[in-house]
Amino acid sequence: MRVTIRDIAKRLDLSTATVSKVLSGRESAFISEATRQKVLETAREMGYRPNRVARALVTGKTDIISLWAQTLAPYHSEVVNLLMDQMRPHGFELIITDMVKHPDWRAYCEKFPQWQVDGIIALDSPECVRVFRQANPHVHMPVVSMGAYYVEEGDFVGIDLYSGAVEAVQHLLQAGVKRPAYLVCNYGNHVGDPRYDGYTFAVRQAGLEPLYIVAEHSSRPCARERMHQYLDEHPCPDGLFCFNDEMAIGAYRALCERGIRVPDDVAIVGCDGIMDTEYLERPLSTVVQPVGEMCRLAWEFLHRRIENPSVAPQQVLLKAHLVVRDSSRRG
Amino acid sequence: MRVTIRDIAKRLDLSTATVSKVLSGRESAFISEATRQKVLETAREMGYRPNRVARALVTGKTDIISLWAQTLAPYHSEVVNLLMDQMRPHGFELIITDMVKHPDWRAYCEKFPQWQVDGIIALDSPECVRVFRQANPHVHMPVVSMGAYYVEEGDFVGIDLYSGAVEAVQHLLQAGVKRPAYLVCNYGNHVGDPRYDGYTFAVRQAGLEPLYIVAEHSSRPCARERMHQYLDEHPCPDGLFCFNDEMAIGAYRALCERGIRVPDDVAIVGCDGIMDTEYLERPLSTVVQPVGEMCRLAWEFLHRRIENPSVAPQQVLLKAHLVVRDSSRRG
DNA sequence: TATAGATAGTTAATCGTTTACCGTTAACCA
DNA sequence: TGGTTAACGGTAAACGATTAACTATCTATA
Repeated sequence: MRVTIRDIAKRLDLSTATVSKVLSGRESAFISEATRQKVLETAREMGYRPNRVARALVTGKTDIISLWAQTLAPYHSEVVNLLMDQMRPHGFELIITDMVKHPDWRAYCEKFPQWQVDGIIALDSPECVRVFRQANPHVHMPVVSMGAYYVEEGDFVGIDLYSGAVEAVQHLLQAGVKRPAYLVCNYGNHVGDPRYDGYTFAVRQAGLEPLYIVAEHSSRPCARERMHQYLDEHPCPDGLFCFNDEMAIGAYRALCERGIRVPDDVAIVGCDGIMDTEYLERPLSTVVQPVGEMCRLAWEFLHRRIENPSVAPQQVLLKAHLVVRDSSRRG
Repeated sequence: MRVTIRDIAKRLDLSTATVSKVLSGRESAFISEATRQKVLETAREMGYRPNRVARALVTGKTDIISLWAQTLAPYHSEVVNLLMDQMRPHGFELIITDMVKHPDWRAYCEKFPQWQVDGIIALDSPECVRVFRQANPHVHMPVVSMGAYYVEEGDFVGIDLYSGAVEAVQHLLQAGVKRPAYLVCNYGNHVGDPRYDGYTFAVRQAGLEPLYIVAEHSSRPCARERMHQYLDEHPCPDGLFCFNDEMAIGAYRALCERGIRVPDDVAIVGCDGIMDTEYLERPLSTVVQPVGEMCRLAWEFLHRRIENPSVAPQQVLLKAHLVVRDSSRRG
């Protein structure tokens, strides 16, 4: 059976309070060095493992952070890794919740407070946060939103993909592209997608008509398939700006399969700056998100709010910058 | 403040027991339909959210599974996604613990029982499991090991990469490679790495000397850098079998950068079968692990042991098969 | 000598559930 | 009418920690 502080207390003829004070390592308590050592030793001998569930029940802290994301794509993995690096030194664990995978994510968000996590990091999940907040007006769980969608309330670390998108389109035009298309997925009708707005603005500004190619999901296979399908029915656009790198890579593959040359026939620019883009035979131009800085700030905000729930919410918007590589470099 | 069953009970002038019986949805209890409805309604009205921590303390179940992994590479993301798909319908959450990221993973494994998870899935982490078991002989936490390293004790879903490696080397030789090298990382001196053994065997069988190129980590940047460094000092091998696809892609990139042609100058075969391999301009040959089947079985084993801790441990070894693509196809 | 303060340790309530066990009621039957 | 039983609901003890408040002892100081 599990060894508890009571067992240790009994063995040493002490009270559980004393044992707890030693084991939870609070310096303030008055415990003699002799008892301290005895308790520590006995705990080790008996193979005592604190029960974090019991502790959490009384302290109200679980040392667990929940990450809300939309399918664990490579971009998300990088975020996960970076966040973990930040949190670990502070003793927090990360529990990943993939909202897309939930058959009923709305209900899940509404009932989320049942998991007593110490905080939530919502990556590109503004809708989830909204549902969560609305259903739990009296719950004060620290939440920081991060990602490319603008969030009005609470702590927020955003990426300004709007100007990144504009930059990307202008770059394509300068490279001689006559009509850049936007390859996008159909989440939420593009509402709140700054890339969409940026693309549309930049294209219109150049006196051109926008051309949207819409795929079901933002995944590689989906983009690849959609691209094939599109090219079966339409002439090939000479430039492609993509919702994310996943889709860019999917499209790139489809073009390869059709013998269409990149960048000569089609110049491609992606979004996110995932590591994969650098490792293609023809590295992919992309609007790089400052993920490191973003994760650093997200954790900083969350950690601060955990320590002091009443601090004023903070919002930052980080710049994303176009990195030009071979996939859109001509001449 | 948080709404508890006590609040509901007080409001309805019932006992907490009754409320609990309704809310925890056990059918066996005798509760009239009228009270049931009243409780349900009041709970909804008051915005009641069960406290899983409190529940876990008494039931001993948290509905949380811990995944132990080594840095969240693309291969791991796929595993994570697949496992989640399995577990979600059963109401389990996944908490990912990246052992490599822990400054002191040994201590962490030893103290792991403090997290009252319902089970552990250890992906390519045989050493962690060993440390965990040894430090906690009396703890009966369900563990299933999965991955390419053979584990003798407990439930285990393995991949036979040995024969996969042999197959890969033989394929390279048939494609006309004179001296295939093995690009590997230096975890644990290759002990227990079936690819290493398979490679070595196959090369020796062909009357050749093995050639190992050892990088620090199994990551892309690391493999790329190591490859450059190697080629600065040595002639280029004409074939490359790699520890995993990450390293293969890293090496591939290094070769591209040096103007060395794949597969004409060097034929490459990777390991794992991650999605990225399909999306290169020249898709990568790779020894594909049956990840789907592996995850399905891992969850099946774990779930069974959670329900019935005394079932006999089960061990399976799945075959991995070489998929030949452009990176090693000649002529 | 009286008093205050520092030190060491104890008592018991508490966190929010679950659940084994018990009591009451009412229907049913012989 | 007395007894059996099923249905419904309550009591209270867990689960394993933390912690406020308290007691007891010792030391130092006036």
